[in-house]
Amino acid sequence: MGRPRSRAVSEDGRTPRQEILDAAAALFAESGFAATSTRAIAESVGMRQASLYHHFAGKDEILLELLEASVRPTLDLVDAIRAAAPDAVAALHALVVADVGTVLAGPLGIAALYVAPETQHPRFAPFHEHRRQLGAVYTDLAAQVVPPGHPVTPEVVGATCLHLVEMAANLPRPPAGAPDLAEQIAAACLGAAGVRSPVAGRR
Amino acid sequence: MGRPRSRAVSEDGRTPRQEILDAAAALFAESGFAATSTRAIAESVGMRQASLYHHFAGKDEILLELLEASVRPTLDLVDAIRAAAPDAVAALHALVVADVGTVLAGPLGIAALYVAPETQHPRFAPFHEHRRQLGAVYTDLAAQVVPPGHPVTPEVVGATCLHLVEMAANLPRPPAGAPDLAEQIAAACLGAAGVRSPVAGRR
DNA sequence: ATTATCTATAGATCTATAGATAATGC
DNA sequence: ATTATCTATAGATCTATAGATAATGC
Repeated sequence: MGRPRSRAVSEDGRTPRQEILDAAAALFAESGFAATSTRAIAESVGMRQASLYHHFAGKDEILLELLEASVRPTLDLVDAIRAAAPDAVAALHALVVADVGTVLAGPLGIAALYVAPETQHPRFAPFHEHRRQLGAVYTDLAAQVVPPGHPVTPEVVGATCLHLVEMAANLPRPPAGAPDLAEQIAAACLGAAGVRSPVAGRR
Repeated sequence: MGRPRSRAVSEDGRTPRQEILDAAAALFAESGFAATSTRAIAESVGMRQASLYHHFAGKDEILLELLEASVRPTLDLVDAIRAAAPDAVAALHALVVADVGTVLAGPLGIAALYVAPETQHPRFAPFHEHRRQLGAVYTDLAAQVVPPGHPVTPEVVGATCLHLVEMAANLPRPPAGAPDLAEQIAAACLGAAGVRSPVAGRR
């Protein structure tokens, strides 16, 4: 219902709101937030610029929703992962693997915006609070895992895990035969934490 | 010489060009490149917006120069570091420490722009080529260091080093008594590479 | 004469709002 | 009647250029 769009609706079942989010994610990832105009987003969806405002209060709200959607799923998994893992090493490994999966499943390149100056503005505070919580989980697991005398503090290990996961989309895809990227990142995180064993999650 | 500025010149010996670079770096790091106007840069320096164009062809040129200045110093050190290090482990450790030093010495927050979508534009290609070269050095050292059977490929280790160093400004500053940040990052990189020994560079 | 700055401005945006219109649903 | 869109536009930018001006140096 409602007046038809200038360009035909794709009708793959997505709501207009979701179409806008998808289009915006691709453009933000390619050009950055400030450099992407509302007009560009609308055109990509097939509607006129002003029509965006029926679905979102403004450009900020679009980005905030994208950011939150990219960190929430992992946060929701934390308790289940901790409960299922036999020890902290396995939990850290499983969390990294799950988190990489979330990052790679979402729009690629969005994670690069997490640390971009544009998103440090207070209006994105709800996202940063959730990201901080995820970082705290990593740090907490790291504290249980880092052996005595290891020169890297749990805080730095936690931040390292967070960053490495977020950079997953920028890392080289492993050649056939090598462990998949999520496994490699998990092994890198455990290595940074001072844990030697090639993967505790393998049974 | 030349007409005086509207606001008095600070005169601490910096050239106007350098004053502009410093001011722009702070603003880019705080708000991002696209969101920082030439007017804001000029005001921060104490001159009028149009006067910037006497020193730079445009905003792009300012950012390009900042990016290049942040990766060149490390690249220039590579040969000396490799020559001085007794083995690849020591070389990797020393390179990370030097690189973190460069990042922390420059304007904080600039490194967050390295992976920002805004800087992926072809006009910044010269910078990305240099960054790629530095990444190749990390990968090369990683290839000499990663033990057989380690689940992380040298390519991923190399990219990990690059990213961790660039994130140095975002990592928590170690409390008194803990190893300093550069040492911690180097240890994390070696750990990711599968090298156990708590620091080969210590003698 | 040369230089670094200034003032003024053209032209191109860009965001968000106001109000009209073309559908469907009751 | 409700909804999702449209057209039109106000107001606020922002970048880069043109040309004037106030210094110093010869």
